[in-house]
Amino acid sequence: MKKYSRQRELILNSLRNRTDHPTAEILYKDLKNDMPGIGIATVYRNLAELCESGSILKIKSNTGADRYDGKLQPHIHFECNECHEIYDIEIEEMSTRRIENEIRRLTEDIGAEYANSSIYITGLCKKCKVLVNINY
Amino acid sequence: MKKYSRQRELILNSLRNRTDHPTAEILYKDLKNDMPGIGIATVYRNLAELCESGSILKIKSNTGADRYDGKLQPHIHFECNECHEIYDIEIEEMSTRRIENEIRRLTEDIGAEYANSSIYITGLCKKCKVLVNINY
DNA sequence: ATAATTATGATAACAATTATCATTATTATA
DNA sequence: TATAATAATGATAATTGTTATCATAATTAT
Repeated sequence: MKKYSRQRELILNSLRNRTDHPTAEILYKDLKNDMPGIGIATVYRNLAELCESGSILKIKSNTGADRYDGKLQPHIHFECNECHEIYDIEIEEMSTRRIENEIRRLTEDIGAEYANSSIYITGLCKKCKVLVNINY
Repeated sequence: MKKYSRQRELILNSLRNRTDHPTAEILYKDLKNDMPGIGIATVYRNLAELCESGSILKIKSNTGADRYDGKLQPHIHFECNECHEIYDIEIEEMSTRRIENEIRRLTEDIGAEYANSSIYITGLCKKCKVLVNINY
């Protein structure tokens, strides 16, 4: 049976209160401010659990460690190929529904049961676009 | 200057001739049949290069090692949460264009330059759906 | 044919994550 | 409320996937 833990609650709240997409390591270092004794294994363990229960999202970045996202409203992730920052792209209710429906339909077409989907975009972010133009 | 290599050619052709999404390790073991002396580092190196040049795709699975895909026609990946197999979902020319346009538009909305995008779906595949129903 | 350069293969090094296990915190029960 | 049962923690070892190093081999240029 699953038991409450102060650590898990802290991890979830912390992730909900930030708008970036920290790695386990980054989150861990920040959490130490509130709970100095917390261990990195506990962070990984709870992040995995929170993902399973659907309370948070895991983002598989193209570079380095996995990132985590406490925002559940449907949105799209954009990773900059230059600075590797991940940005949120908001989508309007209408687009969301339209895309989701399309994706659900396609999933059912292969006889599978839909659980989740994500759209991942890569390219050059606004900032890096400018920098690249200066350097060349 | 980039030089030809038998190994790179083999890796690319091999990936083009299969319809699954092997990890570097799986591919490496299979390649040993054709070229027993090939090294795992060579496989990783060339997979990275082929990705950069846009000749193949890298798939960041939710579990385990990255997977590679030699198919360049636009399609969607579906990962089963049970057996973790990755299936291709074909999309019609029309849907492709519609979704791509939407995604490009959203990317430009945040001032970024679009390079690539992928749609990743998770759920229960046809086979595992049946098995789960038997067991419970 | 020889020189210059890039790619290879073996393996060491590394980064991210998971497993282990004794201790602690939480929940159930007497 | 005390005690038992069980799940979670934190330290750290172990593992996994991948990249770096470097001497040697293959490819291309002269």
